[in-house]
Amino acid sequence: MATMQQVADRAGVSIATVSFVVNGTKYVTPATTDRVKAAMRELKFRGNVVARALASRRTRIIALLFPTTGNRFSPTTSEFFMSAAQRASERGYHLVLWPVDPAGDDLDDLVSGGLVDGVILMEVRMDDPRVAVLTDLEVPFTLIGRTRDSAGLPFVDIDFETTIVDSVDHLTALGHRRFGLVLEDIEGTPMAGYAPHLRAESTFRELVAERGLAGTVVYAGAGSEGGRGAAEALLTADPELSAVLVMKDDSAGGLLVGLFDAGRRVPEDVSVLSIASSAANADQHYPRLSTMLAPGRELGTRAADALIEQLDGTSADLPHFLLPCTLRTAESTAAAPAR
Amino acid sequence: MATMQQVADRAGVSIATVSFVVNGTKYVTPATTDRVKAAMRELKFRGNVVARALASRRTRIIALLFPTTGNRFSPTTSEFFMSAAQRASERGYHLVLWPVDPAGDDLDDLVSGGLVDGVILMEVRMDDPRVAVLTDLEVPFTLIGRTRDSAGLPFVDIDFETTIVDSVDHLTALGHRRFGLVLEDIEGTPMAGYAPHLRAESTFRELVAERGLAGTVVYAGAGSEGGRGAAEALLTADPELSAVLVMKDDSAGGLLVGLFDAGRRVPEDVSVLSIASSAANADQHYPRLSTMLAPGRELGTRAADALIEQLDGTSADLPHFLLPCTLRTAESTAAAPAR
DNA sequence: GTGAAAGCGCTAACAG
DNA sequence: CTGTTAGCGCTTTCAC
Repeated sequence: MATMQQVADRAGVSIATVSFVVNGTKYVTPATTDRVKAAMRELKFRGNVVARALASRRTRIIALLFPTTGNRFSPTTSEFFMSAAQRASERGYHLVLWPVDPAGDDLDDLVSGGLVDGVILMEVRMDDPRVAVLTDLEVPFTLIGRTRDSAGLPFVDIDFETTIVDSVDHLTALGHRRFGLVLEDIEGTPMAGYAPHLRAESTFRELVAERGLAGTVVYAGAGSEGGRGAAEALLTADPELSAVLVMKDDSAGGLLVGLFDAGRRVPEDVSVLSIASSAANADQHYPRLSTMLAPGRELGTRAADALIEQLDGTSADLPHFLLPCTLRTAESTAAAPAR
Repeated sequence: MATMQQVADRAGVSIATVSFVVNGTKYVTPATTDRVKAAMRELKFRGNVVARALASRRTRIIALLFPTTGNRFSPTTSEFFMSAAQRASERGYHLVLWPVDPAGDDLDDLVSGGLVDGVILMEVRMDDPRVAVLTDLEVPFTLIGRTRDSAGLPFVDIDFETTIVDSVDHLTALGHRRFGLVLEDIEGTPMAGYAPHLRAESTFRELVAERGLAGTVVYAGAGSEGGRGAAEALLTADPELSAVLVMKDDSAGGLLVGLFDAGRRVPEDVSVLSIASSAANADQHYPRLSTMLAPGRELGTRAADALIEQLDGTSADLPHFLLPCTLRTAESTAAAPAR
């Protein structure tokens, strides 16, 4: 592993000059630049990231924090990760996914000492303790998600409020008046207080009350079984229900089965709409599930941009970016023959 | 951010002494130790990871490389990640997931300069170029997976050969003689040469030939549609087929639908067995899919152990650890009433 | 048992 | 335009 000094010696220049051509920090004559570059090539110089970080107090690495416990890695999560990573890469940064305790306890040693220039938080809870830790540590950060009071925080998030309204609007236009909402049961888990659920639920409740619609909320357990249970609970609470919003990918299949078992045909008797899910997920079902697609890639990109602009000082204002899910109905692209 | 020197001043000792108590490198009197620790607490000393890394040439960070393109983040992938991270944490390391070009081109600048002490490769192809790059860089690494010739490499992997044999054994015991195998179509993608597929396929072909069984292999496209197409292709090639192995989670549902549409009842007419998948995936189906469960957590743990032992010099021998998938039938735990 | 001091490899003034 | 040099914060001999 060649050092910068060795390259300098080889090229017959000073170490500073090498540094300048490596970083483009200052103008260097084409002639010397060439000599330096040749030396670098010959010595296979790669540069020591750690030394550079110590001297410059920046690593050009940003971390996306992922809770070590609780939430699984959904396709949408994956979209956040991959798109943010790609954007970071385009802007000269590296993005790594860092598993961190949801309480934020092990955050200090990681982030302090300048191992990463900034972090992106995901899977945000209403009163996420990591925000306080990060603030205290004085590490630049951006949220994918929102805490209860996020006015002073930089964030990008799905606009769950609009998404729910749009969903209900869509179904109302189809003639539905009696709704159900299926959420994950996270009470008592480390992910309790998960903001998307809470926002979806309260928006839903307010909306149905406001419009004089029927609205039943149930919390489902894991997998198909949870979905079947949800169907049963829903129909017990409101046998007349005709539209269900489901925000729980792994139970969507079970929900359909449960509705079928209860003598409801989908979509003739009951419409089912998956909320904040992904195309990959919708496509696993047959007929394909109508879905409010989460704008995962767009938000991941935006989050990376927001953080990097904060780091580079490119932009001064706090990003507050909300994007609703977009409707993709089962029919719009499904080339599926009727079963 | 307090520095070690500040702590030393506060405690009235030298910086070396602080270093000794922080790292436990040398014996320090309980009395001084206490003074130092008190000073650390008062100054909220956290230590600069980067400076330590530069001086000691180790970061105690290991990276799990994830291809930026091609393969999605499956539940099994997630298990590798989370379990390896947990094990690393238990052994005093941090594990991060690093998105890297599958060709290994951007590997140099990351890994050189000692940003990470070692790496774990996943999603390994038969002739994975990353292996050469890493070898060239002299970075310690371990594979989750195997290249074509992995005798000289440290690896842990699913024992696909045994898994396929066990699967066919199981189904043969149930009376099946005519098999199908559904694989993902990755020809021409960056993940072409993905080892699990190739091993599963060749083992399957050899096995059916050897035993005089019928064996049809088809490659499926994405999602439910791909699964339905696979069912059709399978039954066209062998209308008498009665057992299908499917190694493609997102198409399993579609496969069932396709079989149903073709007038085959599952499991009465055709048995379906999902290969190297996860419980979470199996549980999304109803009735639950019989599955050869991938030992994701065990392998993730083993991979972390193998790499860390290599780094710490704890163990000298090359780990070559293979673990087959374990059968979980639809009936064994499903409390589901017949539909 | 504790301290002094020489780096680790690079950045960034400041001179020239 | 290029070189000198003083750190960045910590580890680690080697003395005392």
